[in-house]
Amino acid sequence: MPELPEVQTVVSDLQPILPGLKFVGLSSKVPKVVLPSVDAFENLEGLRVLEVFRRGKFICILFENEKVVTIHLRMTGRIIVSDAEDEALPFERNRLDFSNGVSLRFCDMRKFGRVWLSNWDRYEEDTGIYKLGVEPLSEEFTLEKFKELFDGRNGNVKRLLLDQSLIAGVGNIYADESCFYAGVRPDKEAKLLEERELNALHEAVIKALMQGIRNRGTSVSDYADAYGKSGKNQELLYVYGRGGKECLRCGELLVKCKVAGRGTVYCEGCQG
DNA sequence: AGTCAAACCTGGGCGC
DNA sequence: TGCGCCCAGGTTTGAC
Repeated sequence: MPELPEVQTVVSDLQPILPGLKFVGLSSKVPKVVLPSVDAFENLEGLRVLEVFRRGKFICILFENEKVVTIHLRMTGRIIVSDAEDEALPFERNRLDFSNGVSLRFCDMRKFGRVWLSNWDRYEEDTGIYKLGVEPLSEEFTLEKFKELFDGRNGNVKRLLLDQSLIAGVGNIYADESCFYAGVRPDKEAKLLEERELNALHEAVIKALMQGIRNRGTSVSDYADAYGKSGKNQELLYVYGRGGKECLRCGELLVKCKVAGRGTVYCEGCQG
């Protein structure tokens, strides 16, 4: 599942490649995931890429003339840098071609991902980026800010961690890992968190995400970087995907259940 | 308003 | 062996 660290890895891969290249064209096998339409991308032809950046789980490519292409990988999406001459990759749904034969292949088994073309003054609204909360790896994500978001709010910890309008970029994997690091049960009501637990959770979110980035993402099912390579963070997970196995810290069997409608794993021994 | 479940998708794993 | 059911989860949508 591409979450903040996986999207950041892809963006970091694209940053040395795309700026300066001209857009050549979009070819689409699955037009319904291209918004507002495949035809709209004709307006982008001949324009150069200025920069690539990330917001939450969105990949944003800024072009000349204040055009922005925004990509969301949702669950099974991949962006793979290929040569224009290369044949189609597995589950390739759309491709974006650039000068110098650079070709971005948007592969997505489940067709949940989306590609938008917008003007700069509209892209946040078009894509839903305007609804996103604080970037957890920015200076704005202070302990004070975190407490303001969590303290006294209705809902359990996991639901709030996954709420993109509060913190942008945390998904199921890093939510579970963060709760483990902090020693907090994911189904604990946020209102009942003690001071030390709020502190620990704030630190844990940052630690989990940064570790994910350092290891180039977590490849549990479909995620790969812009070169099609897997990350390494799946080897360092304490709870996600380990339901029924022994806790790596205390040896107790990890509990698998549903919290906030998502598969959730935690340790009853380590998470109070 | 706030909360929750369903829908979008499809391959893989499992049970029979 | 093979079929069919169910699960995975980011986000939007619709219902209560």
